[in-house]
Amino acid sequence: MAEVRVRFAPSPTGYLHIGGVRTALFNWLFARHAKGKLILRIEDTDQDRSTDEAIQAILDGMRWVGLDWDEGPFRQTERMDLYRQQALRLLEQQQAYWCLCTAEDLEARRKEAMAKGLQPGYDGRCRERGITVPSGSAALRFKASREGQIVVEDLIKGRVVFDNNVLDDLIILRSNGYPTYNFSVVVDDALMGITHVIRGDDHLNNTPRQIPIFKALGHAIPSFGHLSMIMGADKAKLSKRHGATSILAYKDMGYLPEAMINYLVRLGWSFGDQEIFALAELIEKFDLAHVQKSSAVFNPDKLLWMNAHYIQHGEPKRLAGLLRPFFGQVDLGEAAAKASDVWMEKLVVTLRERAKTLVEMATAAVPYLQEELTVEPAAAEKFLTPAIAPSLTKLTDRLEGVADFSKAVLEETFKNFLEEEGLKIGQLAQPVRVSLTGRTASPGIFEVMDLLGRDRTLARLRQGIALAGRTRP
RNA sequence: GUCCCCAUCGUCUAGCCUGGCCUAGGACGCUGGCCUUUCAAGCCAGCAACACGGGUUCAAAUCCCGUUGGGGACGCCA
Repeated sequence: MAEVRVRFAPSPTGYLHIGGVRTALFNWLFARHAKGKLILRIEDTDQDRSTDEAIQAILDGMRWVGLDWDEGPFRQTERMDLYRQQALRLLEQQQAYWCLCTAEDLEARRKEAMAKGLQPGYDGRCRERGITVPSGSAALRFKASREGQIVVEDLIKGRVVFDNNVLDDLIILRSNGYPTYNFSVVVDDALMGITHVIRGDDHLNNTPRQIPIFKALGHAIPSFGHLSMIMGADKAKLSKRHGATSILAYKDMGYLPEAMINYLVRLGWSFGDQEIFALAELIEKFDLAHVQKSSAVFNPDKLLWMNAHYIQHGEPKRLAGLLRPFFGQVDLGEAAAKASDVWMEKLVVTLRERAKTLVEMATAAVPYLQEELTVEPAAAEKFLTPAIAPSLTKLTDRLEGVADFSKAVLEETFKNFLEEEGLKIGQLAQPVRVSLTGRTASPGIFEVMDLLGRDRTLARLRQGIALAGRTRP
């Protein structure tokens, strides 16, 4: 069995979006599963719309989700001679011909045909003109067969049959000398030895136009697998209208790459009822046979749930590292920079059950990094009352005497204190919580004390007592 | 308009190929409960789908045909 070679071939006309990442992911998984190669090819033959920034965004996006490639990135604009050479070869073989029709003319004829309800394709006007040396600008068209049919045995969709009479003669070389998409893909897929073309559904109709070109070039035809599209909630193809679709935007929103991967792979592929997959497991289990034929709606809620799952189960050390850049967003970049890695891991462990994204986690971390605690007025109003001040004072004195400021000892001391005072935990926990965090909701108070450390815990409790003891209007 | 693809809970899906085990399973979300020092997390329960119509068959979510609906493509874009 020959080596499997697949490719991901984005065009750099915009950022790398969710749909593109999924296509890349399925190719990547297919290649890794088969121990084959993934080739990254940038299809930048559209001079007007391709940008270097977009190329960079694609590479950054791929790297962020951890999809690496074995060859490339190749840029089609660096392979122009190749396409021209191959195109001219087809001309020599009389499988292509010069066309003098202008773009404007073609556009007008297309509209006219559409209006009449006819097929809008090229009418073949120059097909038999036998133009050998074109004067001025001319495009080169592929001479397609008009009879018979093309059968595609699609790896995902199954057998798809196209009648050749619905196809027209497509341009392979523009009058500016650049190849068109349908030609450059074929040349590259052929020359790069691609064995499986796994791409979006929107290319299914291009397949019967590309197969004859493979044949004309004298090259073996690869297998094809067409992935269904990802839709927005309105069931239309996912686009900018559906919010942040750039993959890097999800990075900024505090999503974990593994959550993204796991979510995306389940959007169209399944392995029984399993939802959570480690990467190694995906490589082992992935196959095209279980890829859904129908399109899928992107569900942000499930992605969020998936992210929460990975935050909750991920390695604290790694999570802590990923979290650090987010403190800038909450104006605590400096404080965070001073915090040790060990402390940061502890922070992650205490906050992870309450944060669905790294952004949420950074926000939740504010009370623990703040030098001067911001206390929510409503929280103080409700729980830091004069009535509680004596108990709070006594508790603080007691805590002050604790030598080992660990969670277990703290908890034991606290419980003993409650018993002696005849208090219930509910009566004192909230005042302590508000003193310590300034909020009514937080992780368990002993975890908080542990995180804050002795000095800050005691200082904040004293501050809480002061707040509780002060007279109010 | 023409061609192509698709069709199971609101959403992602299992089941479909190889009909019976399906009074259709799981997940997200939603609702309720439990746990509980708050909030979460966790656990338990509940709501909720085979688009429609014909066939084939003893039997159809599963096979066939049609209808409807959705999507995609029809470019000197990719």
